Amino acid sequence: MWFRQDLRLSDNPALTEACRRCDQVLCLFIDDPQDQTISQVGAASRVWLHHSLAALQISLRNKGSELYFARGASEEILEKLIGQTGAQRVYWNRCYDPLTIDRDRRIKLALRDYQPGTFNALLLQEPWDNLKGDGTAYRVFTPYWRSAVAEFDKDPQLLDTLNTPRHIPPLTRSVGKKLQACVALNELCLLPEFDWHRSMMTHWRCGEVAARAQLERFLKSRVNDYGRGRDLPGQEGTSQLSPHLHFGEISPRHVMNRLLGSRRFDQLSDDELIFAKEIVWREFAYCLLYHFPHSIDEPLDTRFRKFRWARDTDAHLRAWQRGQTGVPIVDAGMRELYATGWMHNRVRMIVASYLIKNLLIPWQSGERWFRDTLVDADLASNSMGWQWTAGSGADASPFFRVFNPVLQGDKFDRQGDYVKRWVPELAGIAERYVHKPWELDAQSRDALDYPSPLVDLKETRLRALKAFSDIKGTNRG
DNA sequence: TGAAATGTTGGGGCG
DNA sequence: ACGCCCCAACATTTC
Repeated sequence: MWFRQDLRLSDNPALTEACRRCDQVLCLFIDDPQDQTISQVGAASRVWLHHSLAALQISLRNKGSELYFARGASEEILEKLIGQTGAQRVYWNRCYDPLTIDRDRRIKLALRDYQPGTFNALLLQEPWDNLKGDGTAYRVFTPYWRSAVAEFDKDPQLLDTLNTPRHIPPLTRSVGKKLQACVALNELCLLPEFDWHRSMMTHWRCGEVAARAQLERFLKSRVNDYGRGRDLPGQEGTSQLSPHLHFGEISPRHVMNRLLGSRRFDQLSDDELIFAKEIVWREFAYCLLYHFPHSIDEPLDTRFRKFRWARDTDAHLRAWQRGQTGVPIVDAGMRELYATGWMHNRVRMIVASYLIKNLLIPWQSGERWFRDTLVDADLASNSMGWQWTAGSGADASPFFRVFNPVLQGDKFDRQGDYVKRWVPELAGIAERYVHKPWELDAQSRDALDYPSPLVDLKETRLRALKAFSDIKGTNRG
């Protein structure tokens, strides 16, 4: 049983099948440098991965089993372990990024004598199971959503989940001992040498048990005010399930199941429906990743190939990354990201709009930074989100929709609680200036140890609109 | 899952 | 009583 983005025991079809069919199961995780989903993500995600693996190891041990770790090319390690153990079969759950699909296809062919069994543990629907009538992929969310809901209402069993296997048959002692390809979890070196991750991890609990507890906390109260609460970064209004879902500590089927209970989608409250849609946005992102794999680093709307971005932007990019732009809500978001590995969704949109439209820096730079610093870094959701803001994606926000960070702050962080939490320099500032400290009188401004704005918001907005008007007449790809 | 510019409406002050 | 103007509030259009 080869674990990847499915670090859980419950509702894990590959594991369930392995336990049903085999009298010994080797539970394996490989840190493969070629792996786009696991190894080519950033430092924050790898810290999470370490703790998630540790949690999975404990769960397996509690079941009398064990989790084995290896490092290197997956093909070679699998073949080596098959040789050492005399394994008869191989099981895994599918990933959907282009490099992994390609690698898994090669492995499936190379191991065809072992009848590889592959399953879906990551998504409600396979990306090839929800298509338009003409057989091509949806590029607009709403019809995608309608079609998914119709499918689930027609056949609620699609959302059924599997229990944790009652018995996970361990390797016999003699076989388990001689696995030379395997190393200890620490030897995967997922944790950084420099000790910055401890403070980040005070914000999180990793693993399947923690993920389920998080879901239950959310469903108990927060979901009932989700429509409003999810937009207020100063309070905990979101589910914060993203890293758990990314690593497969919890399955979207389980989430949807718990949300619905015995109800149909049309019986959900407005707030619950918005949450259900967020889960399906994630599905939509995987669908786009699968059908348009180049969209991870190229604009889907080819007009944007000719877009004239700003030049010599290194200093601006660094200021953005470090939360030193002089725009309070932008800096608060970037600092929350760096400190916790996570950023509130409303603020993700604001900082992305600022990078792309006010600083005129290509969205790919922001996407890379997010991929390196988010614990929930997910190729599908991240690239879709950035293309959404850039206006070059599927069903994207139009480019001329430029967020004004001052108005966004006034609207969603009225008292400035969020800004003051992450930008303590502004802690003493009056409410009406907290989102625009540059309007303070010169003396109070000088007393603040806070940068003045990197760029003028009004001016750079107009510059972005001008740059967009240069490409908007040309043909879309 | 915008913001800014522009247009419309209607109440009230005032000559 | 009436017309005129101002302007806030809201609606629509444009980017």
